[in-house]
Amino acid sequence: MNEPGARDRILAAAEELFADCGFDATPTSRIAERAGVPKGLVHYYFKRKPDLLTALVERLPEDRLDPAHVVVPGDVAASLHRLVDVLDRSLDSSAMLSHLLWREADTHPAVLDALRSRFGRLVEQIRAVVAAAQPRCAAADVDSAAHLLASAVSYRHSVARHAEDGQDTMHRELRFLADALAAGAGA
Amino acid sequence: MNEPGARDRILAAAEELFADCGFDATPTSRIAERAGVPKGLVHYYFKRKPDLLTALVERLPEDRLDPAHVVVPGDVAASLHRLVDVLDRSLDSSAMLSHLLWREADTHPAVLDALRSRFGRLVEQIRAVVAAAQPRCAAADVDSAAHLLASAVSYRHSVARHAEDGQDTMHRELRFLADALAAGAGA
Amino acid sequence: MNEPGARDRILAAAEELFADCGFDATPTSRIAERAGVPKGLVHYYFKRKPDLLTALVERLPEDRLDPAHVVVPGDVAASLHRLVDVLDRSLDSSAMLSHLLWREADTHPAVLDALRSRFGRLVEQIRAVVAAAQPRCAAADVDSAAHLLASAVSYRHSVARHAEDGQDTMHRELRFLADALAAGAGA
Amino acid sequence: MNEPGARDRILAAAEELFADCGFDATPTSRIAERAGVPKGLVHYYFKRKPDLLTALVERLPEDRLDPAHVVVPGDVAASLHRLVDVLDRSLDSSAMLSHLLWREADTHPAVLDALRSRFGRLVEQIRAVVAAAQPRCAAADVDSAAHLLASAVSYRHSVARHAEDGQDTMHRELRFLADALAAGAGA
DNA sequence: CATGAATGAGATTTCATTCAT
DNA sequence: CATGAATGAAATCTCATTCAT
Repeated sequence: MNEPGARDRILAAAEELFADCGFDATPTSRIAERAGVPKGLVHYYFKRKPDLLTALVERLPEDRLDPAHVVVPGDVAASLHRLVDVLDRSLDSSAMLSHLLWREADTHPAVLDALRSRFGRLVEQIRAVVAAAQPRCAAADVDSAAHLLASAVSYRHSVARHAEDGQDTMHRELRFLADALAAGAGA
Repeated sequence: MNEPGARDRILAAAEELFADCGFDATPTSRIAERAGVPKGLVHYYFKRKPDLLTALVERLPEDRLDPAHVVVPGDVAASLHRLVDVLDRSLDSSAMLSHLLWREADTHPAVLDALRSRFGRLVEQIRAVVAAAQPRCAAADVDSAAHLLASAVSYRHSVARHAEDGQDTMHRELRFLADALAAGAGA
Repeated sequence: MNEPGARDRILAAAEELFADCGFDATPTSRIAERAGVPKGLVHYYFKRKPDLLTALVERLPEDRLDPAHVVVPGDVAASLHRLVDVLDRSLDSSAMLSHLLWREADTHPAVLDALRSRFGRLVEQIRAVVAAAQPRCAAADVDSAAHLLASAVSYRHSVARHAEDGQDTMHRELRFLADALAAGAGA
Repeated sequence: MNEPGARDRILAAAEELFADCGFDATPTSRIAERAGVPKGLVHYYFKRKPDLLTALVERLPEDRLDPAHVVVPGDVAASLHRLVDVLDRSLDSSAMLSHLLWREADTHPAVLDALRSRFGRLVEQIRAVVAAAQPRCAAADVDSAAHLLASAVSYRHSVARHAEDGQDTMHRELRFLADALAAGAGA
């Protein structure tokens, strides 16, 4: 009784096919076929093919949450921990979609724009949580913290395009490995 | 006098256009146009369009190096440091190419295979350096160290598809940020 | 008012052009042109060019007939005569089509298969007529008679590929000619 | 030491491929490949692709024979029998080639012309044998006999295009089959 | 609202042929 | 003589999009 409507079936089909074959290599006719709807209906709901992509952006979990649910007044660390836990839980449900959108963002400005504005909303949200947990924080600090955390979340949400942070991680690993090997060899 | 041959001009044009527009959205005719060659010549050198992609894989810097140049006998850490420095230097020259290949690997198995076999060769190379620097290391340790390091290099080379290691990094960052904010707020 | 639909006009055009120039030497664009339809419509109805050939096979007169119309109970010879007369009449209407299909069967397995299954249906039909005319015939005799007659009909329908039976005919002709010449010369 | 020259290898390769795939569907590059010669050499020996077809016509056994070998003076029948035996022996060696040429004759006037002129020479040859065996024959009789026999030979040589003569054969078979079935049923 | 036939621009690919070496 | 890179015309096929019903 709760079977999804044609529009939703089309979007679900598009998501699968775009993930597998890429946007450009997926004909709208194949989307219609997989969704089990006539070809004309795809263009009835989505006048141009790229509209499917922008509609998919809106399918991303909004990561909207009531700050009151996570804020621990006076404890920023605990508040952020709880925030990240909530955000993380919504990640897994949209891993494929996030990955495909991010891949297409390179070549589809509309997707890039959408992802960017999503990012902006995420920053705002974090800022709100921090402000609620610790109202006396300096605005500039809150800003950069919110931005950093939004980056980290988005990074894991869709895989970072540029991995500038890998440097330290790598040298730490490097030292660790060398030590471990030296220890093993010395034994 | 040393102007590149037609085949190279075609590959260079393909690299630029694939990076900008994506593989599927780039007509071979546009590649020919930008390379300044007739359309037929593209297919003379590359029977099928995806062959351009696999040819591009071979254009990645081979990261081949003479182990003797980096090995510091008895000092694995220093050897690896020097190895990574050398590998890093070749990264920058192919950042765009690496990124585009990795993006297309999702939908082009041939590219994925090529990148995978490249990875295998990289592991071998690292193993050789470690073995030369410290011959008494346990084989299993050398194996895992080589694999870890190859992963890290490839990750930065083309952006990891799955960032399983991000978890710890993130919680460390999180704590740091909370502390920093608390300290700032307390001042 | 009864003007044929686009699909039929395409097939008619293909039949004419294939007969004149051969399958491979006929561009689909010329078929569209002669049929008075846009190029894309040919591929809308016939995904691949060889599909035109298999569709053409189905245009052959089916040689289906109601056994009751030709069977003379108790008289196999008369029944078969009437059957052959009926089959012959449908031959002339498709002489060109039959010839072209048989020519292309050499290089298009799909056509060969289709012609073969048509042949099988023809055998069944003859068997049915014989059985109705003379129910007491031995099954094996009916089988071979049906096969022989189907061969002869198909042979004239589309020209036999191998003329194994020509041997006797020829020696008979040869003797006849020699006799005729000898008689003429002796006069 | 007797290995065939490049030109012959090209023709042999063309014969095989034309027989399998048809003239139009066989690229010259594939002919070169199968012949084991560089692509340019095919066009070096055969400026245009259809020249391969006309060269193949000349590869047909010429059916030239010294009338003295078959003529039995005064016995036309015996003379023709011996002539046909000789001609038959050359058939088997070129069955594939004959078949493919005849198939392509429909669409390649040059082949049709070549086959026609071959036919003319065959008629002349037969006429010469008849005339030598029985010089007093009426010219008109000799003409028609020669033409009939040349037809029969060519028919078997390459399969007749239209089988107008099948009618009688068929009704004879028909009567025979009906009789046979009636006899079998009556037993 | 929904449909699928129709359209035509344009993509990939093939290939005979030329020609400089 | 022989070669294979180069050429470009043309073929097959794809597909987003439109539109009459």
